Amino acid sequence: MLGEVTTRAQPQPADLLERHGLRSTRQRLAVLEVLAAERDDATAQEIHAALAGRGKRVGLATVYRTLAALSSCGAVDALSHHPDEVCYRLCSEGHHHHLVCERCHRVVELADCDLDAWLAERARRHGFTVSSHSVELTGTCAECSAVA
Amino acid sequence: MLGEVTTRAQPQPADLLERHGLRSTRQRLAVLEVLAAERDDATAQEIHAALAGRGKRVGLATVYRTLAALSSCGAVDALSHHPDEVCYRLCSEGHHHHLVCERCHRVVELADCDLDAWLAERARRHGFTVSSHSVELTGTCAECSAVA
DNA sequence: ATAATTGCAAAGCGTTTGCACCCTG
DNA sequence: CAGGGTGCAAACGCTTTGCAATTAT
Repeated sequence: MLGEVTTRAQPQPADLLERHGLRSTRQRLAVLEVLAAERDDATAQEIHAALAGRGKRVGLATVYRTLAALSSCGAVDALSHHPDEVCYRLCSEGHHHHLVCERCHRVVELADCDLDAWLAERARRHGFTVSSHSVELTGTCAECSAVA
Repeated sequence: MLGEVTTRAQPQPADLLERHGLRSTRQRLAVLEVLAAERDDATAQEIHAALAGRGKRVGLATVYRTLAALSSCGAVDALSHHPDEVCYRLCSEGHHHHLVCERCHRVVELADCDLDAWLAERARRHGFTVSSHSVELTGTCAECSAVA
């Protein structure tokens, strides 16, 4: 858990839930707790395992339902770095992209995306009106490059 | 999605297979034929259905195996516009990105990506060495915008 | 109180695999 | 004619759902 000092100023779990009209339950708080402690991203299964590891007994179905609820209201980001796995992550507020290390799977946020103009222009040439975009960078992080 | 009979200037199926060291079989040629006729992208299941529609009897497993083989050798692109579905598409050669219409699912290729320098620079600030990137634009195409 | 939330286990889904048979090179 | 390719059906792994019990507000 060392490296980037990207302190993610996250709101208190309880607030996060209430703000989105979700009841504050032991299970949901536990899931948010795990997400907050996770440096990178995690799948529902991984979160479920992490909960078990912390002695928190939460049904797998509940983890799925919680993540679905949280991501549908934008409280957490659902990433799809891998072809057939959805990963979840508690991200910073604004629009941003991710840098993913292909070796250790570390995820780093790239703040401030200034690509909008560029993208809009290219899309316009094809008659498209862009509503959203995603950029994903895959590579090797400093640590992994060092180990080489 | 399937059904369009718009042919794109693609290399001959047989050549494409041979060039990648894959045996030319009735099934593989049929899959490539469907991909070539497809304006947008298609899932393995859709391709299987399209084959059935054309009277070509090809096992679903074979479709999956064929698409896996073709995409692993770069003959076709595997796109993941949707969270839990992999779509395949016969794309042009070079590095490029896609514009996807969120209404009709039309896919348009954006040729010539000149983002490398920009991306590499941003990644470098985080100690990353970028090996690849993907950009995906979602929006509304001209036709769908018109229908409003 | 009472509607939302949870747990469990069963059901779903798309995808993969084992294996005998078939066909290309 | 040898080894890759195919079909079928069973196996899989992840995710979702039905339903009764539980819990937040």
